[in-house]
Parts: sequence; C-alpha cells; structure tokens
Amino acid sequence: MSKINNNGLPRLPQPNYEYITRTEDALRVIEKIERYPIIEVDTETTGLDPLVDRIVLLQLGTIGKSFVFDVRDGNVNPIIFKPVLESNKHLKLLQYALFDYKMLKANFGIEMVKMYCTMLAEELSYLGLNPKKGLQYLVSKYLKLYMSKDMAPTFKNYNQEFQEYQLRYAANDVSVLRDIYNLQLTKLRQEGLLRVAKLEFEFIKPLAEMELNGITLDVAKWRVIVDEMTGERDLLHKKVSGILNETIEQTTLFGVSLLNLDSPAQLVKSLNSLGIPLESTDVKHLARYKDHPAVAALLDYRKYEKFVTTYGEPMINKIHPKSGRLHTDFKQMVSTGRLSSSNPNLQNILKEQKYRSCFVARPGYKLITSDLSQVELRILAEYSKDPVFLEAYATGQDLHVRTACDVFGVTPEEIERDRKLPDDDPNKKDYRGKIKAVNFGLIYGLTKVGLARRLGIPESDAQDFIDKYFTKYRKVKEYLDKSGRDAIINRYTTTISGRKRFYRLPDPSDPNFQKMKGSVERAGKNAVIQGSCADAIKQAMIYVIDRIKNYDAKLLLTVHDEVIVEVKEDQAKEVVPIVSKSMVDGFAEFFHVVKMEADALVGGCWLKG
DNA sequence: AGCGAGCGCGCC
DNA sequence: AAAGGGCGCGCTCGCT
Repeated sequence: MSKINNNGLPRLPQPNYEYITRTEDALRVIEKIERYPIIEVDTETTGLDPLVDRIVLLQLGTIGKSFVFDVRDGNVNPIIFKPVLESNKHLKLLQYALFDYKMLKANFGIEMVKMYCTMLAEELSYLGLNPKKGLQYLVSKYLKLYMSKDMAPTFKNYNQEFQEYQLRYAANDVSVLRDIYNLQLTKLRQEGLLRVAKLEFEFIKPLAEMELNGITLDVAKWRVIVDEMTGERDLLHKKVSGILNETIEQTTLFGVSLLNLDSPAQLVKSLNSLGIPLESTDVKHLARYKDHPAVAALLDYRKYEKFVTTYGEPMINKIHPKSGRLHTDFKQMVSTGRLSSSNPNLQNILKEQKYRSCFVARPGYKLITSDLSQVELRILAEYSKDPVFLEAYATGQDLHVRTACDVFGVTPEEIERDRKLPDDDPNKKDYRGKIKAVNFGLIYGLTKVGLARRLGIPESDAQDFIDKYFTKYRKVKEYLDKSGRDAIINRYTTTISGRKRFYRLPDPSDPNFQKMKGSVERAGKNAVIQGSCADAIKQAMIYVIDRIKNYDAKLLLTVHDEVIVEVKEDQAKEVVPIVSKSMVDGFAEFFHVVKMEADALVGGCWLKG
C-alpha cells in the first residue's frame, strides 16, 4: 500500500538492502560492486564535525541494491574500501560529497576521487536562483517520491545497536542517487554545464583539504590587539556619548547614557539636534561633517567597535579545541561561482599587515601567499580584445598607468610625480586614483552616479570622464554593453568555463522594471568577470593540491584571487614556484591570449600581496 | 525568547 | 529619477 502524504507524492518504497558487519563478508561484496562503473556512496556519522565525529555506517549502492556496512570498531575494517573509493575506475555519486569526503579523510585517511555531487549539480543548473538542493527535495523533484524526514534516525550514539528503520534510512540515502544523477546529467548537458561541473567536482578535494587543515591564529598576538582596541573603543565611547549627551539632556539619566551609539536611528536623532542634518550615519555621510568633534570621534569609535565585535574575541572563540586552528566553512559556490566563507569568515580579515601577521604557520613551517595579478582586468582585456588592454598586458605595462596616460594625456612620469603629492596639495590631480576608480568600476558595471560618488565630483563631470574613457577604449565599451544586453535577453550570463548565472526579471510593465533591468545589466557584466576569475582560481587550486602532494605542504585558504599554502620550512624554496606556476596555469587553462602573472611571498605569517 | 529585516562595514 | 558587482557578521528593533 503506498501512503500518500501532503505533497500528493507516493512514499519512497522500502529499499532492497543488505547489512554487513564482518570484514570477510564486506570483501566479498566489494568484489561484486567493483564491477560496476558507477557506485552510490554515503555515510552516517555521530555528528557534523569531521575532526571529532565518527563514521558509523558506510553505504555503497549499485543498481537495485544498497549495501550498508557497519564500519565501527570491531566490525568491518574501513580500510578495505580505500581501493574502490580512491579508484578512478568508478564514478561515485553522492549528495553533498564534500561532507563525506571530509569524514572519510579525517576518519579513515581515504581520499575519494571521481565524485559526482547531486547537490552541486543542482546548484550549477540554477545558479543565481537559490535552488532548493536538499535530498528530500531532489527526490520529490526527480523521482516524484516522498522521502519522509519525520522518523529521521539519529546516529549520535556510537555504541548503539542499529534498528531496522535506521538501516533502511541509511540504505535509502544511496538508493535514490542514480535516478537523480541520470536526470540531472541531461539538464547539465543541455545547458552546456558539463565542463564546469567537472571543475566543481574536482574542486571538492581542495575545498575539503582547506576546511580540514585550518589555519593557526597567534592568540597571544591577536589578544594584545584586541585588548588595545577594546580600551581605545571604550575611551571613544565615553568621548562621543559625552558630547552627544551634553546637548541632549533627555538621553542622560543619573549620568548614564541612554543614547546607544550602535543604533543608527538614535544617532541620527541626536546628531540632528546638534545641527548636523544627516539622514544616514554611514561613513560616507558622516565624513562630510568630520570637522565636528562628535562626528570625528564617532567615526573613530566605529573602527574600533567593528574590530572588537566582529573580529576580536569571536575569532579566538572559533579556534577548534582539537586542532587548535581556525576551520572556516566554505560554500562551494554562490551566485557568480565564487566561494564564500563563514564561521569564521576568513575572507574579510582586515588586510593591514598588523592583523594578517596574526595568521601564522605552525612551528617549522612557512606560509606561501600567492595571488593572481589584476585578474579581473586581465579577463576584461581578453574578453574585450581591446588593443590597448591587450598590449599593456603583453608588454608588462601597468594598466592603470597606461590608461591614465591615454585619458589624461600625460606622461607616466607626471602621473608618478602627482601620485607622490600629499592629498591636500591644491595641485594634486590624483590621476591614478581617478583612473583606478574607473578601471575598477568597469568590472562592477560603472555608472556616472557611482563614479561621481566615489570621486566626489558632479555627475556630469563623471559622465564626461566615462565618455572620454570609452572613446579611447571602444572595444571595452562594446564588450561590456553586449555583456549587459545578453543578461537581459537570455536571463543568464556565461563565464569562461561555461558556468551560467541566471537572473529573474519582472514583466516590463512592472514599475520596477527599469531599475531591475539596470541591476541585472550590472550584475551580468560583473558575473562574467568575477565568475571566470572563480573558474581560474578553482582550477589553480586543483593544480596546487595535485602538485604539492609529495611535499610536506598543505593548501589552507583562498581569498578570491589569492591562495595560502603551508609548507615545511626547508621545502619552501621548492614549493613556491610550484604554487605560482599553478596559479598561472589555472588561468591559462581558460584564457589563451592574455598572460597571467602570480607572485608568491614566503614568511612566517600571512603576507599581503 | 527567538526570528529576521535593515543598517553599517570588513574583504575581493 | 536612481543607479556600481559579490559575500558574512554584529548590532538594533520591531514582530511574533
């Protein structure tokens, strides 16, 4: 009898499975499984932390049957799965392969290869649209079956005797993967996503390595900064509240401030009554009144407060008790294809050397920091084929200097002379700053408003500047215009690897249509460049992992155009060129005209490029 | 008490 | 008239 649930879908049928607890039985099963080119894989664990939690069940599936192996101590010896899982002969299907990869690596030292992840495939097929990607959803979508989560069993207790409902649940997790795979594959092929899918599946390993490896925070050093900043923060808090409370009696009660400096709403009120006509308290607005002592102190306070609350102690609290290191969680792809990092976010660490110096190599090791040089502008050069851009990179010129010379009609020497003038010098033209704002803005979908705001000039001047720029670099303009147009026409953009990002746009009759259209055009221009950069660095990291495997070296971290590798001190010299070469090769895998350059710095800590 | 939108801000 | 791309996190504040 097939029960019907609320979704109107029949329940998943009972799985055909076998429960195996002895190594010799498992060996016989593996012999059979090995003949299949495609194997479904899953694990059940006591928790989600690969450094702490343990695998209790390993499930392998073939067509029509699931095998549930009890891999706890005293049952099946997990090492017997190493040859199959590390073999290139079989494709392994998994849902959220990253998790199982990390568990298998941390628990048993198994490094799975040739994986297909149903979750990543689903994300790739609908990138930008925030698709649902849980197994329950995929089963309902592709198998038209309802996978109940009501009775989701727990495997938290390592020493329990497993009940049938637990084993069935475990068996189901692999039994559904084949049909999902087949249907997803059709979609991936239709959308031209096979190449980027291969890239992402190969990238699972580097990503897992980074999350498992973690990075050392020099706590003593960090804490000195935190304490210093906290003290400073408190002083500034007093100072600001002092000024603001003096003028606003109502906010003071028995000398205790009732004004919350962290509340933008309260701040606006308070500052307004001081005669400062602000509607917003962000830095941009506040900066206009920085001559006022309260505003100056408030801006100062914000800096310290940001550090203390966002970085400070929270960073120390996230050090893993077992490894003593910080292990970030990466999302493998967000809308453009970039990674994101959380818990802690290690991709927004303050870039000043003082802070980065607290991220250190373990004793006896060094950190190699390598980044792709001006990767986004190089990508723009190759896509647009603008002769000046191409020539600048072919001959090793600084593109900022070259474009500044063209647009302002001055010599490189003049630009350099101007750059050295102090900011408040009335003769300073700030050629380099201005041109950088434009070059940088190109990547984000430059507008006159954005440029005017950034440079603090009237919008008409900004427009003139942009016009002048695009007269010089017609091909850049043509490329960017087309890129934006394509986003609107197709409702998607495509990166160099074939990665698509999809966009929703309302009906043209929608009152917000024009606004949304502009936003999609800008996002589209950026997504091709940003996403292609992600493609290149992911390929680079795949090379890094592969090429350093015979060294005492580990990939630790990436920040969009930068990678960090930890290497045994006496091997650093050898590994440095391997890392920078991998960066260059990752880019060259996709871009065949413009050359990449990658520097690599070595030190006891994270060095800024 | 907990959730989540909005603000503000760190990074590339 | 309004308008730069992509993230995550800590805070407030209103809602439930």
